[in-house]
Amino acid sequence: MVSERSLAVLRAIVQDYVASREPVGSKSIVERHAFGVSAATIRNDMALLEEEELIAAPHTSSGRIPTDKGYRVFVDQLTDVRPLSGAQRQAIETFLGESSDLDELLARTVRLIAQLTNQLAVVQYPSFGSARVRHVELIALAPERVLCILITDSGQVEQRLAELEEPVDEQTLGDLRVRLNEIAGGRAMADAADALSGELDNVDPRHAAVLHTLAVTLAEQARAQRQDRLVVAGAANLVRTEQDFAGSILGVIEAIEEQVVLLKLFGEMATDEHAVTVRIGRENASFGLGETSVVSSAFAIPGRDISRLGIVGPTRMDYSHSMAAVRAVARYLSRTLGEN
Amino acid sequence: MVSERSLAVLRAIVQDYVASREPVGSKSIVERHAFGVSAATIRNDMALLEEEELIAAPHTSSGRIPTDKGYRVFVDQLTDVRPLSGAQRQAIETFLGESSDLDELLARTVRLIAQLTNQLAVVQYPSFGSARVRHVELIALAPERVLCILITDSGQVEQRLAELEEPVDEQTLGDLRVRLNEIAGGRAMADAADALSGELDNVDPRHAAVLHTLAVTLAEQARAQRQDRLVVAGAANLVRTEQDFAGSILGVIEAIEEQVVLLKLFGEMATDEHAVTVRIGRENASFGLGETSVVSSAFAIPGRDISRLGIVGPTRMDYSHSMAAVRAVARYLSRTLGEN
DNA sequence: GATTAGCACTCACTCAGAACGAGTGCTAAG
DNA sequence: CTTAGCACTCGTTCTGAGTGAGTGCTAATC
Repeated sequence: MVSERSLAVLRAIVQDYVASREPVGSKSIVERHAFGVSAATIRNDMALLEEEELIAAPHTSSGRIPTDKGYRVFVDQLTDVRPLSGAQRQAIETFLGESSDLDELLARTVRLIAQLTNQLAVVQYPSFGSARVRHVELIALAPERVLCILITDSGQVEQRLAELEEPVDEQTLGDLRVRLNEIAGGRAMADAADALSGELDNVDPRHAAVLHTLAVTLAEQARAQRQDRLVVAGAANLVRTEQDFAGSILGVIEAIEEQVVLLKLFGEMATDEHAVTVRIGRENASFGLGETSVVSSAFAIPGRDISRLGIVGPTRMDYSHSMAAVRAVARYLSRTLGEN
Repeated sequence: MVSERSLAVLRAIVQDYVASREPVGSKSIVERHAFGVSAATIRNDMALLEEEELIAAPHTSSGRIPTDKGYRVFVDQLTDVRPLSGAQRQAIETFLGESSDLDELLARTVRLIAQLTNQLAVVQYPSFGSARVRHVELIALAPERVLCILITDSGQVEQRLAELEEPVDEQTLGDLRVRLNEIAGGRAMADAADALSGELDNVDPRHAAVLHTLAVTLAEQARAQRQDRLVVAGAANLVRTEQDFAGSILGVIEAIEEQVVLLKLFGEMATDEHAVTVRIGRENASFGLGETSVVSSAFAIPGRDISRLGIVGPTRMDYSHSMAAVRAVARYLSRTLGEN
């Protein structure tokens, strides 16, 4: 069994190591923390911690550094997520409050998180949720290629290309446009697609095929939405912490650019709106991110489904602060914006 | 005066150094290149080149590496931009030909360049050019906040938020929407803004103020457009070449994320559609990119103004290949797409 | 005059050994 | 359970010798 004090020692080791990037020894612990016992006692505790694989020694006789498991215990039991300072909370409000449309809001959000945490920040685009169709626009790029533009009453604009099986002329397209708006306008995204399919019989048969294609396209759009998109900021922070990655940050950067990997990882994390989830080091090994930790939280913007935001950084990071920042921003988005 | 052969030696030095990342000495030159003279002769030539500051020695007695000036001469006089291989040209066509809308085309373009050159690729969003207004949509996010969405007949969708001085109700907004489309629809972007201003007198006075605000917003939209946006890909390539940056790549990454710096730099480069411009090392010092080179070319997509694309990398790069790739992609965009 | 062979010289790089010291692990006493 | 004491480990730093790639110069050669 690991004693109470041993855990306190673990906390001290994590804190000191995160701050100094150097293995921490028994002596420096007694110096920096008021344990009221001697270095030798601390050493005994450290021996325990090492047996439990919560800490490890890079070399036979040097200080100890936390293992992934050690960080895990630290995050789960030893850290209290201190709320942000007043100034920081203020910064969130003023910086995000000014945003106009969703694109800008998310762009600002991700930059804000990057700045608050000094880590790489990631925000996933929220899906439409219960937003309604405001307008559908069709634009012929070529006789058989139609660009469908979908505008929702929450102000989001989505576009997607439809490849038709037969050419349509401008006249027909105009008719279709009117028809589409009649059918889909005002309906929730998911309903709209169904309604379109249901109306296929009541339409000029010459148009049915085209309309069908468009209906499918819109349905896809409603479903897939933008949930497959990420906004990223703070890559410079990743480079700055490069030394904390034993391997290279190349894999991380590739994962970020790929997006798919990160989206999958996000997908596995909790959707509880008030929780901050942390995945540490090897827990992400299956994503090729065995040396990185991810701190994330879910958020919901009114009129949209739940989505996620977070940071990606080295396992050696200030979890307490990262979690506080991620939580604060997620809450701000979910709550304060929801009130309006 | 620098002799013909001296320049050939410079070429050899640049090529070998780019390939090996190591200072190149007289002996290795005679080995790798068939100059038909001895190492001592090459040494004499190298002494000349060093006097001209085209090459420099990192240490008193080691091989030589090209200076920025040396690269300059190499790029201007010594390199012939070899056309891409057939396979690569094929890749461009198949990869870009499938693109649907502009967003996707540019996203694919930038990834393609990054892959072809193994460098960080950048594409600037082209502005509207002579595209015409297809449709204007107004969406009230709040009583005094209206999201203006502009759809052009080239399939581009732009959105911008307008802050009104007085609230409008849905009814009024509907009227305005109809009015706006009557006035602006079918007009070129620039004309549309003028036409709107001109029509202010012929409108229900209660709406004039609102319409004015919207007109200004649209005008801004038409002008500013998206020329201030960059798409980036291949950050991993930057990390891979990190060792080539004596300082850190931090500054480069920051410049990329800032975008403004890069846009300014792009702005200074030639707009000649068939030219590939190269800026080397210290030539970019005023942008904080004194260790990086930029290879760029202008391109024009039908219905849009001229814009730029290019790569950013260490001064030690394969200029010949980079220039060929950048040129090929820019030409493909300008020409092949223009034919359709 | 250009080219070349020969040679002394420079200087980064590598390696081994010595000295150093932070830090542990263990033991025995409090 | 805690602590003082002490031997021991092992990474780090420093030094000096040795090595070799590569230059720069000079004098001979084409």
